[in-house]
Amino acid sequence: MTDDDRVFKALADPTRRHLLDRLFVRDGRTLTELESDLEMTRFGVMKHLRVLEDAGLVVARRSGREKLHYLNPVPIRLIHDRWIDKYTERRVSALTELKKELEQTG
Amino acid sequence: MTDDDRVFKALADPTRRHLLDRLFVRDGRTLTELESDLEMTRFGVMKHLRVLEDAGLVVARRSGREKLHYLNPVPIRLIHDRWIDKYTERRVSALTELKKELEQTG
DNA sequence: TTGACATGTGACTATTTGGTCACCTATTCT
DNA sequence: AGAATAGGTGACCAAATAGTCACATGTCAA
Repeated sequence: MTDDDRVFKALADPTRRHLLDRLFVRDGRTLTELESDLEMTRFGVMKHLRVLEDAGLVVARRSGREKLHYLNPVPIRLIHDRWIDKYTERRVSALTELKKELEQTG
Repeated sequence: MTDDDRVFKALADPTRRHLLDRLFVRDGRTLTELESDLEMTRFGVMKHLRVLEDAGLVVARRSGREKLHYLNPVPIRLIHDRWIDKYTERRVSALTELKKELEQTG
């Protein structure tokens, strides 16, 4: 399994994306805290976090008996750069900004 | 199945990413042209292209008996914006640029 | 040191997904 | 018209994945 394969497979699951969403709002969370939000066994959540770690999307640091999880945005940026070059970036970025504004206004 | 689910599932397969890579270099390609590169039945490729279309990552236009495929970067940018805000973008972008330079030099 | 809490592990099952088959339709060119 | 070419379809099989279980380890705090 290649590195990028791990990243994309990790992102393919909605639970894992939800975990990233929560870490995006605020990271440094523990397993138990992340679990509280989900309709799933703690072990289920652990397996998902493990996948995210293996992909490098989440980095973790132990602190005593707790394990703190942090979001790592680098692999996400690499996905972006793989299919969006600098020239199209301006155009596309403007487009998505417009989309967001319209969604807020409407 | 939600929109974003379709996008991430579509990206989860290496063959489909390879198709996007080829369309990134030059798009407007036909099914047959895209097939030539792959160790797979034409129908296998068709199924993959179908998944990419359903996800909005590829848009297609018929021209006579040919179907031309184009890369749509918008969903990719939305992935980026989901987990990278404007403030971290500068930092992360600088980091990945450095990474690429180092890989070229070394 | 003892109880409570946070995290870690191997084996099993149901479902999803990637790939192939044989066969069909539509367009082009002579 | 008719041969060649580009694309499209439903049913099937093998492999990968999400989720659960019961049980084990390490750390804190009284």
